[in-house]
Amino acid sequence: MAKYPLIKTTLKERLLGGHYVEGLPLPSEPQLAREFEVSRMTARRAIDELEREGYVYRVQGAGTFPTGKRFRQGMFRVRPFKEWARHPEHRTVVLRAVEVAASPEIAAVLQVQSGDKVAFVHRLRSAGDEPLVIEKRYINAQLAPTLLDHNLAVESVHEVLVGRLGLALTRVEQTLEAVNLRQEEADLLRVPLGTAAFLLRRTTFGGMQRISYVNYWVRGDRYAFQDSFEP
Amino acid sequence: MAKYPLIKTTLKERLLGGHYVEGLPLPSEPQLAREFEVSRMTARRAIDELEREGYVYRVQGAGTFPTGKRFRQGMFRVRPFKEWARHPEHRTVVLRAVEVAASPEIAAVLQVQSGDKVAFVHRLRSAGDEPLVIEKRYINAQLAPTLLDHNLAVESVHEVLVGRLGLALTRVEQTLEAVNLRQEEADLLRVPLGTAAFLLRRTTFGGMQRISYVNYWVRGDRYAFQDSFEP
DNA sequence: GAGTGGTCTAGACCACTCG
DNA sequence: GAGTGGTCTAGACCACTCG
Repeated sequence: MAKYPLIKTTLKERLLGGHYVEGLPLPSEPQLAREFEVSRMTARRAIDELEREGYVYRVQGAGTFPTGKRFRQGMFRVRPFKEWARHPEHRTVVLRAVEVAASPEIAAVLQVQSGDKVAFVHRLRSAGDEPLVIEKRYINAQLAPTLLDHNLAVESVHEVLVGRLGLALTRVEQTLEAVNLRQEEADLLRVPLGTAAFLLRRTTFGGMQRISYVNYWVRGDRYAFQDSFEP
Repeated sequence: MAKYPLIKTTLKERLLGGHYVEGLPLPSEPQLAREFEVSRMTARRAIDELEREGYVYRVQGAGTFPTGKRFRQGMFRVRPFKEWARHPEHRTVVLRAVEVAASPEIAAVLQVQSGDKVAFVHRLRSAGDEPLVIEKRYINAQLAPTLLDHNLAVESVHEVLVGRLGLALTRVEQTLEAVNLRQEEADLLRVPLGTAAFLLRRTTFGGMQRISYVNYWVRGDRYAFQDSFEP
């Protein structure tokens, strides 16, 4: 078992618990190395990840500081598509739902062997006559062997995984990008080639296992994410 | 001058130039270390960043592989601009900072009278030589009369409003859109017309008063918003 | 079994911050 | 000048892949 994840978890707990004061530095890297009885490089590795996740920032010569709360966590809550599906005017069309062999990229994301069975679901969501969202999803088939027996035009994948297959989803990681639509996506969404869209990539975890990886292309001209918070 | 950025740049050029074949591994870490005459840890550091930026993925025991184009992504984290400003490679250029009369649209957003004085700040943020973010900000000049006396290439507007002018910021409302850049913005960011970008619109409140309204255009090819949560 | 990436050590020198 | 983070070295052992 590696040492740096424990250091990272411990520091994260302290940061979230307010053990470190905003504006004041954390213990220095040599101090943390001594406390956790590791080399400085190993302590640094843990801090590297905390910095990348936005919990701390570093200033050479000055120290490592807690990041202000308002910026710490996801700025944008994305609404679950479960709500989407309930709206009477919203429709989902399943373009494809098959088992495929994992490409090396998908294997890396889901942490399975290249060539392992993966369930692939390709769907298009519309409001009224207007197509709005393309979904391409890959699910570890070993963890969800009967997923494709369900009617995915009506049921949400999340509902099937949790409600029917009894999987526990423990964590979600996602990134949001702004991209120009390529021909294939533009055609499906019936907009011009190159139209700006959101690309939301989401990985869903069950414990240490990666259950599902999904890409959503969301029309930029029809969708905006809203947020409000107290600083 | 550090060594790993050169290794990273060189490998990135090779990857984008197609020197490495999809499906086949790159040279191993010890090989790359020998080629660049560095230790293995330094070669790893360069590869770490390429992996994080989505150019390669690694499989323990097998090797490091070029990522298929579909999954390549720019992974710049969004940071508070205070931290941004402290980074030695990050620069802010003030393109314009003047008092103007509020247009009807700005007057509506800030809830002042059309024609009232509004401070307008137009800035460009860059990392190294690369322009990344355009900012156009409007501040209620009655609430922040001396804002423009400060050096806004160095100080953050937030710091001036709160730290110098003693304003209390009580709420933030924001929306995030995906847009195609128009000529003016594309020129500033040095990308082609129509490139996809995030448009972040933010209104900052002090009690019932609206203090500041800002639009950020953020290059979609270099930025991603990250989030992780427990469902 | 040879080779690969994953982790870790115990040092070292540097640029930078801060009182 | 003391302390900090940034970078780098030359090793080491491990788990894993693959022919």
